[in-house]
Amino acid sequence: MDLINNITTRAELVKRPNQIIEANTQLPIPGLAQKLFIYTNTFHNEDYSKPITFKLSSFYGRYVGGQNLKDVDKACQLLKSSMIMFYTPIDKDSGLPVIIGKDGDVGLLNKGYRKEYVSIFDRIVLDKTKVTFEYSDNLLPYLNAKSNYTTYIYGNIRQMRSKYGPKLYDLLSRGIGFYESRKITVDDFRSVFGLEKHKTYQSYGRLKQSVITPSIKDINKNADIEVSLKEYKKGRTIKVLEFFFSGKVDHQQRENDFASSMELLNTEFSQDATLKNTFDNFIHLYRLNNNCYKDVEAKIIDPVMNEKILGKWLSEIITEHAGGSREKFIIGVQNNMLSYIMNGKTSLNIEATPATVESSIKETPAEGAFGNIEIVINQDELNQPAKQAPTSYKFEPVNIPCPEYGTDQELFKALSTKLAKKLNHFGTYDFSTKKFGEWHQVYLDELNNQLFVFYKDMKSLGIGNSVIRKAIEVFVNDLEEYQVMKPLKKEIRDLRNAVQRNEIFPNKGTFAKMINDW
DNA sequence: AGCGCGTGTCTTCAGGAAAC
DNA sequence: GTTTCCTGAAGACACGCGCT
Repeated sequence: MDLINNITTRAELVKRPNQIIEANTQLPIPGLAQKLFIYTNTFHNEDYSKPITFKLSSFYGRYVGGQNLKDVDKACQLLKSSMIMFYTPIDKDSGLPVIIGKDGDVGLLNKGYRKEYVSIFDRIVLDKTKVTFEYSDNLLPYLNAKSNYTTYIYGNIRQMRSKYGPKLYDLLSRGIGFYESRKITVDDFRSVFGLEKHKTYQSYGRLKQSVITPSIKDINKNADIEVSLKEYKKGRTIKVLEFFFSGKVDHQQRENDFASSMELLNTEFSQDATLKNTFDNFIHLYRLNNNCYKDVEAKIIDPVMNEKILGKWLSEIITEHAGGSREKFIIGVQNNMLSYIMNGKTSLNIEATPATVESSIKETPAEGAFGNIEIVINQDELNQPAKQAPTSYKFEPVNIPCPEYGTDQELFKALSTKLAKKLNHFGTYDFSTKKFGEWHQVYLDELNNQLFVFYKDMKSLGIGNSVIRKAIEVFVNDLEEYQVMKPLKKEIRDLRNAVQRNEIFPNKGTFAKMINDW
């Protein structure tokens, strides 16, 4: 556990004054702008009277692209012109403002109170990928409140995509850990969200459809709480909302999660080498410091990605063309073999034993037929001296009928170009012959030049060239249609970022879900 | 490695109309 | 007053590419 604690990153703890959270917003501050506003409140250790500067990559928690800069530009313009309004009750005797919310639920819209319109930021400077926020002087007294504030971890809202999700989390977070629910009138809700003047949202149905429901969905998906809604009617009109939420995972819970993770690793997953190793790698994330991290990531991404793609690809072949059932196959790269493959001590051969000749060559599956694919690691080769990765390959053109593409050469040129382009997701991709039209063997020489997967002699699959053609189609289609890479990369990156920020800890459920999703 | 600009894709928002 | 359906617009994100 000491090593886990060695993961040192800035704790992105949001500290928000309740007065600001619950203030009337004149216009909605949507998604990204809201997140930027909230993110500035993670710098509470600094003096808010001074400019707050941060890199957008730290805000996003990832690489920042051009479109992001445009988005931020828009959001900054909007934030600069945003203002919030405080309804401030005045103490009769002292003439000083009374803090709203100090002693419970003071209505936000009580009439007769002093109204104070305050712009949020004096100046916002967007300098390439750095952004600087300067708070309005009049907001400083509210920001520097010594009490009556709410804290939560920024990571809870970072991944939210809905327009009002971050705002709802912001609003509800105040009660988390203290209450089971939070009540708010529909009018107050509109006020806090800046939707009072919004014509459409005068209708509660609309408000619910476009604001409340998506926000709850967003929170349940991305944050550490589960939110549900109860509505209270007066007559036929819904007047009050009650948001129920479950509490945050506490430190003890995290400890327990770790224990249960280890238990899972040693029991259930121990029956499945691939899952066990995948899981094991994740556990390592919690143990290694940042310097070691890249290596771990590489080890995770490579086999998982390969397994994902190869597994899906091959299972498609069998399912669609040999009528196979998935249970019959052994598909995937065994992690414990990875180092041998990476060091060139062995190659990975994929071989197949068709159950029947008929099933193996037909376009449509034969009734009751199945294929049997095994990934075979040649044990003898493990004991041989490491091989040098070959620098050239001999390709034998094959004649594959594919009328829709005209000739085989064109088919493979088209597909392989796509394939090569898509495979750039992995890293450098190089067909040694530079001739795309000569695919007899499909050779992928990539993955940081460390791992190569050798589809040796596709004919040994015994399922015909039409299957090869189909397989490549499926492969390309898979990459394009389902974008296998994106979610995988994203999940792993998200996890990594979260871990680095010490925000989450994997538990049994998380892993079961992730692995199941894969 | 970081920056700036661009593209493609998916999801959500928001408005109208009509039914309940 | 509320809900449902439909649709175009907009938001948000991931990633490519060329440049420094």
